[in-house]
Amino acid sequence: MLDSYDKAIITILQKNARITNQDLADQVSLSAAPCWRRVKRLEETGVIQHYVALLNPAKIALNTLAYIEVSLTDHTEATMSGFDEFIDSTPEVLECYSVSGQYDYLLRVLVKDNLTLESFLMKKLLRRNIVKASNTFFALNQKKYTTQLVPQD
Amino acid sequence: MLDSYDKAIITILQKNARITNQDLADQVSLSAAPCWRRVKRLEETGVIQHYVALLNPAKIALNTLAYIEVSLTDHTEATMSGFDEFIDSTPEVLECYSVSGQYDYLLRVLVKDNLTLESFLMKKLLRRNIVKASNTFFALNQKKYTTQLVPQD
DNA sequence: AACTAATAGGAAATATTCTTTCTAATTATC
DNA sequence: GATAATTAGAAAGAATATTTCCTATTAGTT
Repeated sequence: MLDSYDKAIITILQKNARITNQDLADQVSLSAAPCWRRVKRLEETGVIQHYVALLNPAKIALNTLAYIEVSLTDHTEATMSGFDEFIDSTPEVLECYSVSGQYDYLLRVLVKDNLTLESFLMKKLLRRNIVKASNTFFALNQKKYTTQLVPQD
Repeated sequence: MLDSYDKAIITILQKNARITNQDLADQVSLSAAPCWRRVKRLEETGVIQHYVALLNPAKIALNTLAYIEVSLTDHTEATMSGFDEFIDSTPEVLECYSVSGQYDYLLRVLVKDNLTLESFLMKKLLRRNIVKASNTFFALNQKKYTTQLVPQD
């Protein structure tokens, strides 16, 4: 499905989404036109979902990253959709997964500071009586963070 | 530090890093030149770290996402740097945090399938006798994933 | 293997966008 | 309220994206 040109292209675009088409073409040893067509095709087929700017959280006063495991009080429609609505509408929750194991969900939460995390937990999450149990771990240090995916096959 | 123009600019660039400068300028109600200068300043001051293409993992045969909690056998220099080297050199590990709580680290790992995760664990991680204990939870469903940060203050 | 069809690459022209420069306006400071 | 510093805007020039047309390569069929 993806040949070696495509793989080279997505490897580079995952590092620099704003590279010029000519530079990209040079790096993958194609001329500009076919390189451009391949990028368009990768976009159209959904391999490339979108292009984003990644910010430095500390520079916008977001210094506390935490993972929060959560179990719901029950699994009725009302509880589930209330939780969904909470997740969707809360910008502090960057990621949410339903997970195997003891808890129902794992949340990745980024807030200003530890105090803000406490009030996030108490006011926004636990006060809804949607959550039966939760467990928070703070990310003390980010050792690695990348969005770079390496294609398989 | 960031005024409302800057906030508007980063909000938009976090959604679409490849918007044209003129379109961006229109959306934030500036003319092209000052908008462009603000973007450059946001890049130079490190608020914008870089621009990346985000891929659809399923489209490149990456279907199993797991979080793995890990504790090291000890905290000697050799063990720590061996672990660092493993994290850095392993593309399946997208994120790694040192965390509070029962374990030392939390890893976000993306691989082809469950079988591949098992062999990742057994061959790459546990065989190094660097890890004392680990606990894996599979992400059964991704309910939310965003890189969009909302500036505080 | 030769023919054909389909797919993909390349050169070059055109359209669009970026980037700089210069000037005017706004904001902050004393 | 005057002055300095900062920021916005218009417009020209430079760079880049995108299309078009043509050629080459690949894949499938007989």
